[in-house]
Amino acid sequence: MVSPIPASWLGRPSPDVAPDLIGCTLVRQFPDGSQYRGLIVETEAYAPDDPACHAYRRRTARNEVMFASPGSCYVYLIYGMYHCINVVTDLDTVPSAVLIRALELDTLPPWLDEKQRRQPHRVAAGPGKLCRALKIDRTLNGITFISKAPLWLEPRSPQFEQLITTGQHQLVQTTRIGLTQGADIPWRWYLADCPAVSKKG
DNA sequence: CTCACGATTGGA
DNA sequence: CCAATCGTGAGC
Repeated sequence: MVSPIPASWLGRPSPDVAPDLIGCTLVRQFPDGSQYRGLIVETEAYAPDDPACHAYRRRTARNEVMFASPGSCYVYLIYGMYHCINVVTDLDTVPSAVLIRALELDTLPPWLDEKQRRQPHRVAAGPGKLCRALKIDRTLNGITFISKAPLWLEPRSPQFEQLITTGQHQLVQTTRIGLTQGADIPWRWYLADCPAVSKKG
């Protein structure tokens, strides 16, 4: 029986939490009890004083959740058609979050079409795609990852931890994707040689 | 109140 | 390379 990751573990600066979340599992549970689990293989950190952070200028209705306690869920709409999901980190009132950019799903949800099934590793390869695959939208904005349903996080398995320790799994740190500001800050991490990572580099 | 644009994606 | 599509927020 695995316990969800606690708020205390998430209550650190996002650039510290983001690499640690690689190898952890995001679990999505629906009202009928069905669950889908995804290994987190790519993350990005956003923090105060970071020009790319939604809360960089001021506190607004949209970024409100970024100021909430660690373990809160921040979901926003991007380009009018995709959602992105973040884990709020750091101390209460410090606007800080980790964007989950890619997952390796253990089971493909039945609502995926045939085209998506042809490339199972790519189904959740990207922040918009993973939200679509797990039916994550703004109705989940502001919920917590700390209790269970509908969404929670589980720590790395001992096996994954071992693979990191022995270097059989490599964490790569690079610059973030798709930004016009703060593009030079190296706050993106991904699992090397993982087919579910959104992009190389 | 208006309007340019975005932490994206898939198709030409 | 480019369009889709709409909530957000900076600026008038």
